[in-house]
Amino acid sequence: MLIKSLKSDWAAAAGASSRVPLYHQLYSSLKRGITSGEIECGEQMPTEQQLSEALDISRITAKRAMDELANDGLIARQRGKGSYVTYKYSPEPVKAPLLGLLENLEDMGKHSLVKVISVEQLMPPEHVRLTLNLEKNQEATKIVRTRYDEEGNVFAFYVSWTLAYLKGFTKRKVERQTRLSIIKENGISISKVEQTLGAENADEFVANLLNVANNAALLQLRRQHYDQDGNVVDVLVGLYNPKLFQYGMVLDH
Amino acid sequence: MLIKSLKSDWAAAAGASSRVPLYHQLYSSLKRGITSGEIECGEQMPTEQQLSEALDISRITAKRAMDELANDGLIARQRGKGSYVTYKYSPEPVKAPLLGLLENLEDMGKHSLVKVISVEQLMPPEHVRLTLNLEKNQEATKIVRTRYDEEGNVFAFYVSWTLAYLKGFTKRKVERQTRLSIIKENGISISKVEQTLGAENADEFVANLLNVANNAALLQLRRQHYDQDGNVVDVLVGLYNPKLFQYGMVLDH
DNA sequence: CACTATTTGTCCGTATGTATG
DNA sequence: TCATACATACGGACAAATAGT
Repeated sequence: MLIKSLKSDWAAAAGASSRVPLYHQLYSSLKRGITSGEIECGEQMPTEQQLSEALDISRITAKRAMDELANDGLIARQRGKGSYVTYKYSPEPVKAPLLGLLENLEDMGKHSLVKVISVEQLMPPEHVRLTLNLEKNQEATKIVRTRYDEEGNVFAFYVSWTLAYLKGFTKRKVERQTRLSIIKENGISISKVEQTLGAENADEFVANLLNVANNAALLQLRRQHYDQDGNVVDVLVGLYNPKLFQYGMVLDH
Repeated sequence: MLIKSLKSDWAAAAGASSRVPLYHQLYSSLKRGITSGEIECGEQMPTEQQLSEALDISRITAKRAMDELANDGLIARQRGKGSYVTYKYSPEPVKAPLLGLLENLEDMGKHSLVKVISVEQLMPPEHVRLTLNLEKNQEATKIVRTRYDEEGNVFAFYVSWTLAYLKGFTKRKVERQTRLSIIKENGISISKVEQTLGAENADEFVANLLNVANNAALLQLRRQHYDQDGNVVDVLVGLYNPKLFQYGMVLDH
């Protein structure tokens, strides 16, 4: 049953931050269920009564959550009949390009869009400072951004630190071209890229941006760009929603 | 200045979900700055006054956010003096000891040990049945095992399903050789291996085995082995503790 | 020693939002 | 729909600790 899977999502969300209004927590949980395809198009939603009993909330709270879903056009409500999902889920996750060549990295940029949250010159935290080989009071360019597909689903969150003498990292440019190409415009040719794939729990901030449950498992990508002399010119941490983006590869024999 | 980076963070968070209380949004932003190491241990936090003016909120709201940080033990507050970060950021608790080149899967087997939990002939769940191209009542070989290093640290958990006509999957053999070599002993030559890397939260069972917190983020590996005719003969899901194992790779030019 | 500026702690009153029965 | 209770957010006011002049 749907209610069952909702309950666990509910418990997790409630435990994590009880400060979000109940009706909005429920709205988020249901919305996630619909947009992730767990509740299919045409399927009947739980009734206000069911929600109210299953989650131990008042019927009005359940109603408000459902009303907001209807307002978003995700469900259609009909008195005496019930609420039905109208949102059509398209299942194909964005697959990462096959790995192995630098050029493939740039491919991804062509199939998705970037929203820049901030571009700043700042003193980096110590661990970044050390890998970039900077002095104590030197600054670097910090870029925070998200990546989303054609339908507006945000599937990635990035924080990157780049050596400050590399210019041209304006908000507008970063949204239009890859960071790699901006680095090249500075006359730097990248000789090597090192990547590590791991996993990380979503904190509140990232969970909000990626529209996933608090503490959800995210695919973590750490990447370092090296110039011709072997110096690190750029470090990046990317977090991906694994339901929308996974790293795929084929090993031939 | 710290305030500067906070402001952009602030604008993004506010836009994302305006239903989260102001003080809690601020709390999250500040917490993120501290736990990510951007504000270092011992450093002075912005004063309530500064926050209130910079973000255009009341001092009480700023105060509440700071109080919650103090309550979490992330900062220490002192009247007349200010608030200071007490949280000590440890950059990378454990570097992954096993950096696997994607190409050589079998290498891993040489530097670690396997403990087999179970080997059974069972009816697979539907999604496995479909990828293995089996009929409704056909069985397959299910193998559950963990992998640990020389010091006994369990860093991986595997569940695999193999076509039943492949023989030789005894508990003892699986612990001593790779599954790939056992498949080869059956006269099958693997033409292709497809892999996908994602992430998944640890359930109670896996959390216990891998000795991580419940719900911890794990690196998820899905792998399919194809024979010469292009049939899938084996599907595997592996879960890795990202503090002990990450996937590393180098992209050359 | 007072005097002052800074910064946090505490309290009040008010308005709005949230959640219940 | 109404009444009730609690949380959030604001502005203002004052007290108390700290540090410097």
